[in-house]
Amino acid sequence: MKRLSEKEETLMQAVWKLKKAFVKEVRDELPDPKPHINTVSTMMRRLADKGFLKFEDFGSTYRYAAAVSKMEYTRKFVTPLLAGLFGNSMKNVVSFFAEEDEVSLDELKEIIKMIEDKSK
Amino acid sequence: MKRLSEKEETLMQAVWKLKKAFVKEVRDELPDPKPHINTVSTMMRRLADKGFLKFEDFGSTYRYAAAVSKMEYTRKFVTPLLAGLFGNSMKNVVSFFAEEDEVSLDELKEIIKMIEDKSK
DNA sequence: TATAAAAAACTACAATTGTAGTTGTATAAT
DNA sequence: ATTATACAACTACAATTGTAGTTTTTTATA
Repeated sequence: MKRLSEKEETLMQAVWKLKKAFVKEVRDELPDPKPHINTVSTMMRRLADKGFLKFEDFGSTYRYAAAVSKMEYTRKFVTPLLAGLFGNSMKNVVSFFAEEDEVSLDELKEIIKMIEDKSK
Repeated sequence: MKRLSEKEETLMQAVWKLKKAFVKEVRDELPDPKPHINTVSTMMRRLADKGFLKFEDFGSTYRYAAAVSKMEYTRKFVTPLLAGLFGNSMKNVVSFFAEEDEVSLDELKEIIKMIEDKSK
């Protein structure tokens, strides 16, 4: 199981959001310009072959659902990607985003508070 | 210009680290199992075509260097990827890593301190 | 109850990415 | 000088990913 391409990831986003969905529903969820519905169908079948999606029979068609959660995906593929870029230090990753103003200091403080509260 | 594949990214990592490098030097920097040197050569030429690498003539060969810095790449492709996964909220991203213990609370505090100091 | 339309599985092909053979050129050892 | 070796550009092909046509099945409508 390897990292998703950009298009595949966009598709998974839709599935993650919809939880269970037919091809058309997934397509409707995609950003414009939407690919042909058969393109979506093919990619979903492949994603299923690769273990990212599962499906149940539904008459002559399938209803799909994620077989890998967004969190699992993030853990397995996104965290290592970031670590690779930032010398295997997630602290460096967060520093970068803080310095780039992608997260504010206030938000960081909120996160700390939220986690401290949770551990009580 | 689009996101790099996993293999391409590994290659760029080596170039980012080496700053300027010939094909062999890049290959030596790659994790095992190392691809064939010609594979590396081909991919670097393509990366140059796509604008990720630049090169200077060096007799009958080229010496390559990154045309896109690691930070630029992160900004352009990795930040949106993360945002996409976490409802366009980088705060959610950092929360996730904090809850997963990828960054500790102490590290978050250090980051805050570091940035507050810097702005003085 | 024919017929049109919609959905999507199946199939086929194009583009991109991964891989390495072939060839040319530079360098080192005899 | 001659030959062997290493490097890597060039070229060719395989695998994967992106795309959509063709066909089948279901559903709605004349």
